Amino acid sequence: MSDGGIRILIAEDDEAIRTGLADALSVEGYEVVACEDGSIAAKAVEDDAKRGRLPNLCLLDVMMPGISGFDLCRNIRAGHPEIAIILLTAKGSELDKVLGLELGADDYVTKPFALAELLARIRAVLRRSAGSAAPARGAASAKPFRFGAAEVDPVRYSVRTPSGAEENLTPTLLKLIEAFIANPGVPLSRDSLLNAAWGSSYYGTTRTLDQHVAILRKLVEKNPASPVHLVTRHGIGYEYRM
Amino acid sequence: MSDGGIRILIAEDDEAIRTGLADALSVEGYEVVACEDGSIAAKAVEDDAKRGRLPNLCLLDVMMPGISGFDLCRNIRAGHPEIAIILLTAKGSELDKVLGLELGADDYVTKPFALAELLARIRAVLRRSAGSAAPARGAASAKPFRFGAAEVDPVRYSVRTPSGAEENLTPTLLKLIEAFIANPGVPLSRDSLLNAAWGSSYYGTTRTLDQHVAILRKLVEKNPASPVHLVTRHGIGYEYRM
DNA sequence: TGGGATTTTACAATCTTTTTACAAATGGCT
DNA sequence: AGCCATTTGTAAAAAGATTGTAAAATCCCA
Repeated sequence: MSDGGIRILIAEDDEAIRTGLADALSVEGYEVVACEDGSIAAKAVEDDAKRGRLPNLCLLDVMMPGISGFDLCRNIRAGHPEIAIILLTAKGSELDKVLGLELGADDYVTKPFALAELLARIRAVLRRSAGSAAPARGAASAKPFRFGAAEVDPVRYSVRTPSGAEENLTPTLLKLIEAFIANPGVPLSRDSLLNAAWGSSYYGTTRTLDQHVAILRKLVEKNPASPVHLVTRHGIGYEYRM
Repeated sequence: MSDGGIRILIAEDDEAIRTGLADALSVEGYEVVACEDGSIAAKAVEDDAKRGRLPNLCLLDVMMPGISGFDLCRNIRAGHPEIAIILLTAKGSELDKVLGLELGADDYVTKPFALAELLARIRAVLRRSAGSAAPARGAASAKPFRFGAAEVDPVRYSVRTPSGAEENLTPTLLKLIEAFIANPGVPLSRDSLLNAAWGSSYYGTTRTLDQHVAILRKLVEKNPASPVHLVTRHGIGYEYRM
């Protein structure tokens, strides 16, 4: 289960380039893991895998002492085909290999590169997984479901309220709904709800959640003033009851 | 069709690319025939024809000594219209020719390309040609259709606006319209709209899309300032409503 | 080189999310 | 029961992020 953020792993032995990239990508809002050689990167990927927080994309320098970017690319592809890969390569024979062998990298950039170009390619590679003209919310199987006294359509980001009105859902509200629907009949702590809907690196206050629950109640309760489905468990958290 | 397997013919003179492609496609489970120039490829197709095992799809490099991919494409289309064709081309004038001439290729990919993208396009092309014998070619649904408060004529690349004026559509706008019309009532993410209208290897920013939506609104909304048909879903994307 | 199409830029406008502030409710305690 | 500290409800303000769009810059073909 990933956070909201996009995670990028860098494997690059040249420190100047590595830290430069890391800084630039952080500024762009990506979560960055920078590794100074291939084996460290390989290890980082495996560690991340165990914690279920795989990088979304890896930037691999082709020329590195020890495990090369080529090998790393193959390894990562073999074990985690869902991770996107961009190779950083010098012009010349190195580039030929990239083009010829096509190791399964999604793209490559030849050094020296302009930062703007790399950023553009990163965006493009990350975008490809979105598929063409598919609903914003993947999973065509995401069928509408009942939530409290309302009907939620996750593909359309909409809810039919008990009064029959059709209202739009914001992304945050939908995530919150999904957190509740996954655990009916169980009181959920504010922390775990924040974690589920906002991600583990959320630093806001807990009142944010209360506010959103209030909004949700207005949408899915017949009588929001005395909630039946989104119940307060004083001192514990909130509980969803079908 | 023939056996169970899908048969792909490659015509590409660069050995590195040819064998790389052949390997990659084999791994994907396709049956591959790799040819190093146009005349060998032409011969291979004819031999296959005699044995009743035509390729389902041909990947043709445009720049080849001897018979070019252009000629090959025309020949194959003439003799075996059921074979799908994807052209491999460099950017620039080569690409212009592909777009301009009525070669009848099902798709094209500009070199250098990412393997992932080519595979995606292969799947898409095969899906289309397998789907129905209906000619999914160029002018698929050539009939004018209603879009928002306007009437779009895809053949003439024109739109009759709500005010009754006849305006020209650019290719980009038309593709965007088609992406919307395929998913009414569902919010589409900026990413998937970019993929649909600009292609998956587009490196521009997402604001380009916003700009085009604004242009579209001026064409198809009665009151572009408060759109009814091309609706913004804040934080999600855009949604087309009939 | 000219003219349209496309893309980027920059700033304003809009919408969502978060925080704040205070009222109300709860539950432990005597 | 009554008191009090704590927790929760919620309107409204503030902060933050996203989107609208005109205008400038760039691209691209004829």
